[in-house]
Amino acid sequence: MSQVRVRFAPSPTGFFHIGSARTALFNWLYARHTGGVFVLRIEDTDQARNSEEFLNVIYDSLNWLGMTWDEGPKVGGAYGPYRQSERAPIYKEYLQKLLDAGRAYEKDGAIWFKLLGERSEVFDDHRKKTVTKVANTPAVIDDQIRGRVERLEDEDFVIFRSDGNPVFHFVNVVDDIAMKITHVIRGEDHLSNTSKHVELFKAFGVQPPVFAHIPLILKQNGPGKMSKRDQGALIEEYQKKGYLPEALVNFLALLGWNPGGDREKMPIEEIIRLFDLPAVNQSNARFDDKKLAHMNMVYLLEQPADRFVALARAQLERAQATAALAADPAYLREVVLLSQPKIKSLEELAAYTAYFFTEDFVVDVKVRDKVMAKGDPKARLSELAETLATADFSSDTTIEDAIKALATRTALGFGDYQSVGRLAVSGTNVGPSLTGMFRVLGRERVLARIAKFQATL
RNA sequence: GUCCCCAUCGUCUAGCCCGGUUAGGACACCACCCUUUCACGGUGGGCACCGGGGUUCGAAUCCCCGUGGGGACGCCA
Repeated sequence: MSQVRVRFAPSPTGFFHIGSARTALFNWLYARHTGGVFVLRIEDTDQARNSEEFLNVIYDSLNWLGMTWDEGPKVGGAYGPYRQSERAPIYKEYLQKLLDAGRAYEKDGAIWFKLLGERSEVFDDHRKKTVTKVANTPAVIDDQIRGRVERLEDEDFVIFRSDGNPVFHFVNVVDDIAMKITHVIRGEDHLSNTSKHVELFKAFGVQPPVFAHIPLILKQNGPGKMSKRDQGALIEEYQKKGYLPEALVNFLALLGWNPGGDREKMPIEEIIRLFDLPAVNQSNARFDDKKLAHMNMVYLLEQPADRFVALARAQLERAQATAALAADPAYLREVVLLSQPKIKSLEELAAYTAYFFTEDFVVDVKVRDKVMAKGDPKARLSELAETLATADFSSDTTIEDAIKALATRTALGFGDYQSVGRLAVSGTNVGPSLTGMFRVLGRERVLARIAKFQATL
């Protein structure tokens, strides 16, 4: 059997939608799974402004997600050009074939595709106009996910607008023929269009490719499919929030597909190995940002130190955490690694670590009131300061041992020192391990902060 | 309105093709445990086969009809 050739054909709108990302992903996975070719084709028949910039959104998003294309813009290939705006001669040539075969005609300045069969005028109630129906036979769509689908195409349709530009249905089919596409994997919203495409393939005397119409992603609240305006619909949102692309890819792969059994978190090689078209679900999937966030956290937790630090730094730059970025890199690294096991997303990192980089941190009054209302925190703080003044700060455990020894002496618990100590040093009641925090901040800063806090009591 | 697709916990889903399960997992939720705060983690819990008819000894699984959800009906892609 000949090599699988699939294509992802976005139009440069300036946004990269999560649904597009998943369509791209399924195509890419199928290509990688079968050892086939993944083609990127730009459907820019509309003369969009800032075209270059919009194209970069597509390239950047695909690259970020790790989906490299084998043929397409930038990398070339034997069936180029890969931008439809540069393929006009090819469309003219194919149009001529239709004209020669008597399968296209001009009307109202546009060129229409001509269906075969008996014609009759019918008034369409819904569209409030008279249309010409053609007694055609139903088109058969061979779909890897839906099975055999029949749909009757019974009206001629425009293939070239009166402004001379070809329309989507036409260019789509022509390019799939010209680029020798074997499998068309796209959203289910195209299933109804497919009868038009099948008619065109037939008119060109070409066997249609195998179709695979994947389920749509529905918005998490309210009716309908996800659209650009919905929360979480754009890939750039995840980039801005510091999501890991591999987590997003893993999540997206599971939206409408799964390998059977209980497997969820999988390395991409595993997903490629297991992915197949017939295993794709037929029903639409509702987007769930909580599950995505969880997947992202799981990936974040297992990142090696160097990568985590790099990701953290990039996120701090996006968050414009200037104090953190101005700090000594070695110090920043320690702070960030201290936080890694604790945070659920990179997005919260800047706020989570802010007090490490300024003496001017905010003291949470609610926490303060709560902590100061219990026992004798002032005394505990004095004892803690005294102990820390001479404690061995070389490691978390030596600090821990010192505080534990103090607690033993006063017949109290570690917790009695922790809550007030944390409050004095960080202004809050949440954060990384107390001893780790002390160690990274260093004795001088810790003692100074405690003294400063004591002065406010 | 016409046509097309779909239907298991709140959500993503396994199981369905090849009828017999205490209908499994994950996220979310609740409780408890762990614990040095907060998280992570662990244990447990509540939560589903859309409805009605068939077929069958037996239906989540096969068939039909409803209902519900989604999509397409452009000189957009």
